[in-house]
Amino acid sequence: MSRPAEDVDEAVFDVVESIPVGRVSTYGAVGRLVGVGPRRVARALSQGGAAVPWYRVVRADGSAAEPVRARQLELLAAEGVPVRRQRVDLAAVRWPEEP
DNA sequence: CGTGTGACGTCCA
DNA sequence: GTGGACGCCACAC
Repeated sequence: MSRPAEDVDEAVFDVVESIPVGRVSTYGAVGRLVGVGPRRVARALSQGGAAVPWYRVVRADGSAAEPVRARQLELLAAEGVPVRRQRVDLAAVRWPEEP
C-alpha cells in the first residue's frame, strides 16, 4: 500500500507547516507521523523545503544538518528557540511532545 | 541490475 | 562525549 511520491511530499510539508512557532521537530518524528523513514523526510525537504519552515526540523540529537547548519541555528535562535553549543534543547521545545 | 550517495536513526565499544 | 557499523529509503549512474 504505497501512496504516490507527491502525496508523501505533501504530507511531509503539511506536518512541517503545522509545527508551532518556537517549537522544533525531528526528521524521525515527522517521518513517523507521515508514515515514512527519516531519510525520506530529509529528501523531501532538500527539494521543496523552501516553501515550508524547514529550519524547525533537526536531527534526533538536536543538531542541524551540515549543508544548512549555521543558517538553521541562526533562524531558530531568532525565533526564541534555546540553542546550546550548536544544538537545540529538544527537551524544552520538541514537538509533538513524546513521552 | 549492482553500486554509491545523502538536510537520518539506533546500537555498541 | 566520540566514533564506527549497520539499517533504512529514494535516486543518479
